[in-house]
Amino acid sequence: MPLSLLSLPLFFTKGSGKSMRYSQAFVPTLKETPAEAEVVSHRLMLRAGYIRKLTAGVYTYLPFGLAAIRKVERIVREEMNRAGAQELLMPMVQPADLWRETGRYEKYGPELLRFKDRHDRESCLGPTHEEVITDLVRGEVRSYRQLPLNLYQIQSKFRDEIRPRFGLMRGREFIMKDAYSFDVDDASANIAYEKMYGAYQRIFSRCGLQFRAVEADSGSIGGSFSHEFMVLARTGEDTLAVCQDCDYAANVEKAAIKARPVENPEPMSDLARVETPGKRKVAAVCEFLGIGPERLVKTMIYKVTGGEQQGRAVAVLVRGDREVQEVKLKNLLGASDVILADDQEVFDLTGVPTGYLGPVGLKARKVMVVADWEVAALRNCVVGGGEKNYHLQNVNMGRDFAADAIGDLRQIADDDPCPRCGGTLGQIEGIEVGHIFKLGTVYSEAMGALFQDHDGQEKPMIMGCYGIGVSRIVAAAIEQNHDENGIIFPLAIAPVQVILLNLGLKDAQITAAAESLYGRLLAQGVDVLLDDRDERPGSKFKDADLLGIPFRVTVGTRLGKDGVVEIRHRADGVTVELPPDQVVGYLLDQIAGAASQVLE
RNA sequence: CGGGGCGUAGCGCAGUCUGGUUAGCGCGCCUGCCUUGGGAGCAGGAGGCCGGAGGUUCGAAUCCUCUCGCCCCGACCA
Repeated sequence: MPLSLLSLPLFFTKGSGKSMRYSQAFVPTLKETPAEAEVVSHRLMLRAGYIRKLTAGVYTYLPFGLAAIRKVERIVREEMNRAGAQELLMPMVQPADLWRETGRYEKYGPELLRFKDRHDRESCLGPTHEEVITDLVRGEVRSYRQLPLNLYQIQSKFRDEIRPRFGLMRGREFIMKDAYSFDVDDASANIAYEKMYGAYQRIFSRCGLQFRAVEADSGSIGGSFSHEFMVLARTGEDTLAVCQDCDYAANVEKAAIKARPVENPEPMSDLARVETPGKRKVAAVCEFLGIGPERLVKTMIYKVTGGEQQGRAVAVLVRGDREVQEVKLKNLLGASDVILADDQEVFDLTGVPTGYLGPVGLKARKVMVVADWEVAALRNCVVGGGEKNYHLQNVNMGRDFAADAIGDLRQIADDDPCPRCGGTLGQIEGIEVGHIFKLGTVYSEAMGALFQDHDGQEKPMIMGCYGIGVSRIVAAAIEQNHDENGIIFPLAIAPVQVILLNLGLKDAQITAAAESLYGRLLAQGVDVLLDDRDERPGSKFKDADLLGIPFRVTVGTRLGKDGVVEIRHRADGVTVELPPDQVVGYLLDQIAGAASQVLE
């Protein structure tokens, strides 16, 4: 056995200390940025040698990327177990028949990767596991005595995303923690939900993330209410409406708009037809007519899939200064999807070119009309004339046209008051890292997950489901914590806690000091990477910064000169110089301090 | 799926429009010398089915057809 191996303190390590010599480590860092990477977390994870792409949306986690993921998983496990959940592991390959029981085999769409095995049996790769877990539980649980139950797994999911992007932020294959709760009644189910809510707060706090829990749309998973946990970052794919005066926060898809009283309604004037040649856009029409966009009503045609309006076209009316919120529209219609019709489809359906479409006379053409509350409150507004180059003025809903439904259909705007307290709202971007749903009995009824209660009655279990994007957390943490030199990992999820630079490989004193520190840190359970590569100091510093390791210990010429080594904090650049003997104690203090700070 | 763009060495790119020496540059990699506290320097070297298939041509990275893959903008979601 080579001497170097014998001298490795690895074998005498206690605690969780993980040892690694950089000269042996597979951490292929890149000086240049790969062209494919757009967002900062993707760029840095590629450059730092944490991930490599196999194919679109599918990545290999290299040792250090995996190490960060394992740190997150460990936190997730600790908090889930603490909240009373039990870990199991379900299969990734699932039979189509199970999905047919809930109707989702048809409903889920192309995101569900379907295939046939050699016996021609239809199967799919699990994008989520409600069906599998419900199947399991219905087979084993008969009595209220066996409930409540909360089961979770940490597993790779596959969703054949239309457009994977941003590296680990939206991969097709990704690591997810999913948990499912089963309860005897609503009260108990709500307790389960609250427990998960609390566990999630702890998990994201411990991961060192700045986040916010927001009210959310429950989407295709279904169910009665839900919260999303959002990491606040500019590259977020979701927009949140956050109240500056109370603790209200919601995804804009969901954010309710408080109806405002109509101020001093003017009397209705006579309907007038006005020529507006070539004026199709809101801005052009308003300028031409000398009115503000809040006096104009846009008419948008949507095609509906699913629900009672399946296959129909719907005209959606919102003010010219507003945007249709499609999720709200979907919910109002009970549809599974709504798609904006293109110009040709609009013409085919209504006989009117886009830009001149209006609600007056539309009913005759069997297009359903739905209006936002604000439109219903408008007096003497302008709408498309229903023929090329004409608009109508002084239009009033009720008098000039009728709507089949009125509702909250537009996206919330900055000037909207908070729906809860009436205070000021702001909008910020967020990355969804967790989502909890109260499912109710949607799945248990569809699949017959019943139990016998005290009273002898058979009842469906009340379910909840709770997801965390484990691999996405790592990306989100980087989005939130980086600078021009690289990643700045929160200590709790950094692949290693300390990087120890030996800047004097050929200097016996320096090398001895570095090796000694390395051994002592490992013995204390500190995760440490010893940079023993035959590289120039500049390269080592650059890589240390890029990797984002929280503490950097440099053993170099200052040891001989001043008897000290340098410790630098990656996050704030704070640097201290200490004699080697004090280094281990200092770092242990820092690590303990950071850990205790996280949860108050 | 619609719209835009890109496939040339491990990475970043030039060359393609206007076909014609041996396909080039920077970084990285290998060898040697030198250097060692913020990605050094010099010298030598390895590495290419120019994404793939078919065609046009005396001749194709370059022109044509077909394909495969990837990235960006929209609808999905952890």
